[in-house]
Amino acid sequence: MPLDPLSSTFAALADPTRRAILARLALGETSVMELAKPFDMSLPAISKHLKVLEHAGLISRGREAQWRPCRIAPASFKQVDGWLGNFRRFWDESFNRLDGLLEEMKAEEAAKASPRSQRKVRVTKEKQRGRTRG
Amino acid sequence: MPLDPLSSTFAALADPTRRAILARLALGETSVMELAKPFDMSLPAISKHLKVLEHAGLISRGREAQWRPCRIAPASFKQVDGWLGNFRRFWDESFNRLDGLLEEMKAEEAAKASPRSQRKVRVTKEKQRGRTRG
DNA sequence: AGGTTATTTAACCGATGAGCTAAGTACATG
DNA sequence: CATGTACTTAGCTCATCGGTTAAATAACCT
Repeated sequence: MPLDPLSSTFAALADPTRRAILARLALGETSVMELAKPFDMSLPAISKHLKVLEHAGLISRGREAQWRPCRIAPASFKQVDGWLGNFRRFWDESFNRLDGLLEEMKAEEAAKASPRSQRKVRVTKEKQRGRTRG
Repeated sequence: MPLDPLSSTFAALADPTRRAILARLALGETSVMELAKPFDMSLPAISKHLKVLEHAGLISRGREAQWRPCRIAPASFKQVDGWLGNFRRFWDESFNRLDGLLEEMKAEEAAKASPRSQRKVRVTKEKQRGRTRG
């Protein structure tokens, strides 16, 4: 039973070896041998990790003679970022300011549209903002 | 043997039930019973999931009489976002533009400082995100 | 063809993870 | 104190995961 894409992506990211591999690939495409070097681990183990990363959509692999160069694949990263976005307001102060601004603008717009505006209290969370980030 | 924080956080996020719980908590603090309702699963199973989420730093729990209200805890989300930031340039176009701009500026700065300067690393470490929501 | 290099597959092992049921704990109230 | 409500812990099962070694595949190079 295959997991949903987001689950397999998160599962792939849950291993420090695999994250280290991704960090290396962020510097540029490279071979399996090269990727394996920093690790005190057999080659098949690395091969398995790469399979997991590929299946999670975090890397893609080409073919050049006997090498299988690996590189970062953006899609799954983007998907993770998108999911994380649902929670950004919980920690990102500048996001909160933007969110507040958008809400204000929306409220004004609504007020203009219908003078007898009944405000729906869909205000998400606490209103404490006034902090400034450094 | 405890995993590093990022690993346990990603591992916690790799389960769809747990992500659904987090999505529910994004709407506001609530009890275990309330959280369990949508799932066709025993209460102990939910309890375990919550333990995993708490240990991963994704939620925190209070005590009110016999209830243990759960709420989102920002820190681990932020850490995941931070890690993801190392790869943002691979998919975020506006980030790329900003990145390019910063590099240009840096290059100019360097050129001014020492005419024969060698440039080496990219500037991915900055907390810049050219995100536009909508 | 035969050998070297790069990488994967197969078969196995111990540990962890997600689910269950049954029993235990903590608090509230009749 | 007894009962009910809200949860957690204990103990089990079964599947998956991360690692191993040994063997297989694939492409290049005499």
